Amino acid sequence: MSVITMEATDGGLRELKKARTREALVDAALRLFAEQGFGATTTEEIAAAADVSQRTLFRYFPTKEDIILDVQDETEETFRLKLADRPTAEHPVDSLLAALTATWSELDPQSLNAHLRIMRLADESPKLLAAHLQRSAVNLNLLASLIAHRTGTDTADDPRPELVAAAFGSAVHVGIIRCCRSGDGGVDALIASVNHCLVQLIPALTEPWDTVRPAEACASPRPLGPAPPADGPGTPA
Amino acid sequence: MSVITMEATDGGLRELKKARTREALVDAALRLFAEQGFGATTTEEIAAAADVSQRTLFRYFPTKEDIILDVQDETEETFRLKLADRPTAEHPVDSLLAALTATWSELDPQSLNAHLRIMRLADESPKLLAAHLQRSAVNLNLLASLIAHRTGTDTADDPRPELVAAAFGSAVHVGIIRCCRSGDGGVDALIASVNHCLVQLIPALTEPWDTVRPAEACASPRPLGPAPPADGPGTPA
DNA sequence: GTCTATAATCGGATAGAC
DNA sequence: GTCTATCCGATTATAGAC
Repeated sequence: MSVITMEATDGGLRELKKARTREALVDAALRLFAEQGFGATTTEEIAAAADVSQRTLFRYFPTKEDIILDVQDETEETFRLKLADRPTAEHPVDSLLAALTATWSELDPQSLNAHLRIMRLADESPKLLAAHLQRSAVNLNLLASLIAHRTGTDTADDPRPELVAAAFGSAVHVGIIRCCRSGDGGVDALIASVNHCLVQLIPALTEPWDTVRPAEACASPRPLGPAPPADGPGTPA
Repeated sequence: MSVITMEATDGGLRELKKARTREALVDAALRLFAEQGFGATTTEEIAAAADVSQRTLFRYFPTKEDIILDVQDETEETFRLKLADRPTAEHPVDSLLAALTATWSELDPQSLNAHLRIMRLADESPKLLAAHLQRSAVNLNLLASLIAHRTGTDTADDPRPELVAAAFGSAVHVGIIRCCRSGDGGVDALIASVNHCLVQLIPALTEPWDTVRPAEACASPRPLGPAPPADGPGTPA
């Protein structure tokens, strides 16, 4: 096999070992954080629970927060790939909505559940929330660049790619937080909450305050409803 | 004098001393961060530069980040007070825009300049950016609660207050970041950048991508232009 | 205010596994 | 020989005792 084939998910016994250690650390962290809270769990405990030294832990992850937040970057990268699949002629807002739908169905429920657990932790630990938001900011920049590139927009004098990315990200974030705070919800509730927030975003900004409640019927130019998938007819959320 | 009179800005020699120490710490931190960067500056250095012990520093500020980010909270509280001054019948988006304008003119330019310096630091220090974003999240929650209260909205089943607050905050943040990254600008450039982003937000979400450039002329239901002050004659939305 | 303790994070020297 | 992990020790943020 070539050097290239053993890069990422592929074989290579050394890489396999690495991936296992990494996963063990993530699992241990997630479990310990849930049991004791984020702040009350030390990196030493996590390392011990994963049967590695503390130093080893820090070679895999630069900070304690990163142990569980890497899954966020992976999800957002998946999202960017889905976005790149959309036709460039499509309005960026529609592309974002379609890409999100595609991302939901691509992710394994295990991952989504991890997100949910992480967000609940972040809602109680300012440090963790801060780290999460900082990563979101980085990913938002990547997203804005991608939108600018797809639309041929010069970001130097046109803030729209950043604005669209930021507003979209905000709405998604609000949806996630609301789901977490409502307590019980599982993955389905999460998706429903986020979709609801995305649908309400533009009406909230553009329509008189009292009449929007019916949720579906809205007279704004682009209703922000679920967009059709790139390839075929899909189940609208 | 009563206990109450010596509370905040009022006299009381003890409080005066406290305020001076506090200011000395903020000034020292801002200067040292600018000289050496946020991460390269230790809390010991800051304390020494302000002629206090490290322990004293931590009595004033719980974390290193808080030394310079307190000004953010003060500004956002001013903003909330300005928002509370608006008529509740006004659409929240208009109230937010008007409150922002009022906040700009209330703040002394010294404060605004501090914000600019802080944001430039945050753009280079992930830790500081994270702390800033976390505070923004807290303030956004306060803002959303205020909007919900003013509009009589039940946040349990209606996400619009959070969505409006988040979208508005995002646009402001994008405006600030863009100003910081464009390098040269002073306070005037900051305000112009933020205003431009606020004007472009709704068109970016609702209008076809290519035709928005003229910046002022836009056909969306609520153009998001600068809103009239609370007392004078205003153009109804 | 000083002194001390805990914990995150980094760097170096070293040794085992492929 | 390269990669990986471990032990040891340094630095710094932050909390507490006095």
